[in-house]
Amino acid sequence: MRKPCCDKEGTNKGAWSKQEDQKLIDYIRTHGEGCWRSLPKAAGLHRCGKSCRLRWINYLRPDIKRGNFAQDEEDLIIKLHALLGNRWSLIAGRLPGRTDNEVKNYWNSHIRRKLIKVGIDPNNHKIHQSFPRLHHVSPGASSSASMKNKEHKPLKYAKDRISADTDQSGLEEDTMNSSQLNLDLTIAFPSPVVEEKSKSNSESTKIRDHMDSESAPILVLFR
DNA sequence: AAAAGTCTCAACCGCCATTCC
DNA sequence: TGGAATGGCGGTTGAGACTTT
Repeated sequence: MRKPCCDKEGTNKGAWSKQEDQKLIDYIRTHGEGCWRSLPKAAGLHRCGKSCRLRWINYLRPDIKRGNFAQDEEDLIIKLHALLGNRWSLIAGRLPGRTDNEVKNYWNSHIRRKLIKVGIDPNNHKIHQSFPRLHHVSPGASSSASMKNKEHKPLKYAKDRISADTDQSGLEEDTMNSSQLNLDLTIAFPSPVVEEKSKSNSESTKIRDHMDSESAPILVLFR
């Protein structure tokens, strides 16, 4: 039987206070990111290590970019999702200053809805037959990983917001113009030597298989 | 003005992969 | 070599904010 990741008793949960944030920041500034397990005790925090790690990565890190997503970021998320599915950490890795959690939240609360609104199934990026056709976004890309998604709640409340959003969604145009974004979507695989050593690493294999497949979405997405 | 409905996002949970011993 | 410890990830939840009625 596996032990819980931390002692549930005596640890704080829920929202972080300013004091806790400051302790974590101070500790990491002094000692750097290290063993998350032992960090809380060393930093004087009554939190589990996982919680500290999450707070730091998703909120306190100095290089985090907060605020609304730019249109080019949104376009990139859509394209990467078509390619990679719900691999939020990989997608976030292509968006400087964005975290996987942020990307995931933004996808679930904004982009999914937009795609549905314009008649695209967000799970597989294919045109939904009963919806009016949108122009450019390619239906050709599919992702097995994304198929695991459950359907979200139906939307009523945000109907006005949707139309406002989609009016300027940019889905019909390529607006990739930010010099800050890493728009090189080439996926680097390990060198043969390294790969040989890490056969258990299925990630690169999976992606390569996907790319090798007949319907490799990159061909469709990047005409 | 207030209640009800809905959305957003920070945080948690549990699983899996990797590392350590 | 195998089990325990740890890190990392994706899915889910819930409190608070916001909008509608």
